[in-house]
Amino acid sequence: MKKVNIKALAKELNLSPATVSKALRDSHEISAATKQRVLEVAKQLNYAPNAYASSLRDRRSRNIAVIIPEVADSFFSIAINGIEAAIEEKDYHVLIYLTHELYAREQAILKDFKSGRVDGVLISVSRETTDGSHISELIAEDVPVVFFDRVLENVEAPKVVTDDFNSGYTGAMHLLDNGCRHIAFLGISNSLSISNNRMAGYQQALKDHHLTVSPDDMITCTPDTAANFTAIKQLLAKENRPDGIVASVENLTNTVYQVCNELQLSIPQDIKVVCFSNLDIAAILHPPLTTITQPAFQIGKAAAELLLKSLGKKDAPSPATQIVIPSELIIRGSSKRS
Amino acid sequence: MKKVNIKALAKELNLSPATVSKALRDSHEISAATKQRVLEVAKQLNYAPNAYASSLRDRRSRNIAVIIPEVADSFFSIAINGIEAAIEEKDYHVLIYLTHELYAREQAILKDFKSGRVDGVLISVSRETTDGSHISELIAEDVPVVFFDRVLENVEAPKVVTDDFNSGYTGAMHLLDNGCRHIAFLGISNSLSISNNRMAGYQQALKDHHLTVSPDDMITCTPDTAANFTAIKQLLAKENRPDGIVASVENLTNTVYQVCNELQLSIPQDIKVVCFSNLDIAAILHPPLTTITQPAFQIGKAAAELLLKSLGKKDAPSPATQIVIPSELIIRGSSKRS
DNA sequence: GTGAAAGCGCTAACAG
DNA sequence: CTGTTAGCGCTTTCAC
Repeated sequence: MKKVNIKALAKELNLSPATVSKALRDSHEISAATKQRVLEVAKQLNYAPNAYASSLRDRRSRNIAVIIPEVADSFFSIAINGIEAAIEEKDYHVLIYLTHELYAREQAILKDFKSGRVDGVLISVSRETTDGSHISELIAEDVPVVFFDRVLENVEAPKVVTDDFNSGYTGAMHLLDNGCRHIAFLGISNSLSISNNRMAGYQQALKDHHLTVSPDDMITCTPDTAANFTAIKQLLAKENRPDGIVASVENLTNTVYQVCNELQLSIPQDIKVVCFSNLDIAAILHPPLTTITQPAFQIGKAAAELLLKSLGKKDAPSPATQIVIPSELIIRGSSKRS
Repeated sequence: MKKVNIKALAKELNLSPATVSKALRDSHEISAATKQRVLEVAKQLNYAPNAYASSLRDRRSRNIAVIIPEVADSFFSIAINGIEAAIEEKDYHVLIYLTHELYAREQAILKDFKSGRVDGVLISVSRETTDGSHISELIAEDVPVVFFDRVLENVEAPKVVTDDFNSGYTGAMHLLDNGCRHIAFLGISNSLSISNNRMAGYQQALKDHHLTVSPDDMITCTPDTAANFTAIKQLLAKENRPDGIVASVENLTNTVYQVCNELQLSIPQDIKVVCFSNLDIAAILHPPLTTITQPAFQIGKAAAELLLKSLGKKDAPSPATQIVIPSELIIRGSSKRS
């Protein structure tokens, strides 16, 4: 089947391309009869307007980029569902980019967006990202950016997050209420606001219980699972080991459980665990995992909606917009009072 | 910052756009000195060539589409990693589309690709998909398509799959070897080749053990978790209930475990379970889950490589190409001999 | 109500 | 080695 463009279609109809174009876009200056005829023949010839020819004229591609550290992670994959839900009907298309937690990769990806490949960007930054100049530059070139979850607080762009401080506080408080007196915190970055805010909440909970916060109990994990295993094992093998753990991201669950297994520490008798996680199978872990579950879908959806508004040019959200959607503590066996 | 195009850049340099274009693409007809100068000023003015203007000329967007039923699923999200790994260096970009297991949605998505939005398509079809005409049509329009995992056998396009028959056989055989005599199979479709092939393998294993295959023991699950729960519960509540289950997709794990929990059937004493799954936390479930783990990353990567070859126009893979990458049975507690 | 012409930004063919 | 021209496919003035 030959690819048929508007010129070919026009020739078939004995009309000019201009007329055909107008008919297809239901312009009022075209007679109903002609429109009818055009539509019919277009369908018959299987005509599909070239998306990027229109893009070139309109200066917009109807593509948006979603930049995330990793897709094999419930939070991000569910967030994608939310993004897709917001975008679906609007005839936008979603390009996914993975940074694999690398700042260099994030930079490289964003640099490419100056080319007009996408009309806007949704981003959750890598663990390594501290400096936001690559993002500011993009904004300076009039490419709208909306942050979700992992935001850069000093970059002026709308943000959608969960209540990280409260979540960290609630998680730690829950363990304290269930009898823990020595709680460790597993972070993922020293710079990322989500990690820091969650940690600050954890610290506040300790303080509210008049417990001292020890730097030794706060580990910064990396994307390297083996290294995390070693670090956590070291922490839990100590004489004076913690009796509770707040893990700030989903993919630490496996490691924490494995370490406990290896050290023959039973959860929750020897140590209680709360983990930030969106895994629906948390309930069938051994033991079932108490989670702080983020509204991943809603975060993705809200972020996409903000971006769509930014693209609309009218009633664009202020760069100071910040939407906070609370997380939920779901209590299960891993934090049960002994 | 104003958007600078090649014309503006040329004016700045006192050169013609053509010369600038050639210099930027490192043409041999341009002097080293000029190239140098162009590159410098380009960087200084922050020039980025418009991606879709080039697309329009080259008749290719360097975008490819990945169509999957669902992204919040380890198999698919890991497969995306594989796709991305293959595509990364090649300067292609990945558009993700989710069908949510709906045929109508799959059709609508594909229809849109006649517009040239993407240069090629990687697809894993929905559960509902039986007819491949929407895909054939696209191929007829010269948009290369490569199937991965969930293929349509009667559509002529390269395919990358795992050895579904063997996997089903191995899974069932493993349960039989561990003492099961009445095994149920949870499928996801009556038409999908992966489901049918896995089921055929399961049936063959039963036959090899001189056991009868009963239709009552083969359930077709849907995307509706609550409905699956009811159906599986009904199956396991029967007087003559199965003593083993082979579940053909990852997201049935939760339901199976929950049903057993509700019915107070203990795994593996009362019933043994094997599930197709790529979840890395299978090991910390209660009990640890025996899985048939698919080479998700490799499947994604291989499929993307085939598609890239198809895009290259030279040494395009034959439509009959079929790559089979074996899955792996990982034995854990859920199938342990009592 | 319809058509001719120009241009979105880029590049290949061809001249000079 | 550099510049002119034309055209990728579409749409939007502006004529008619």
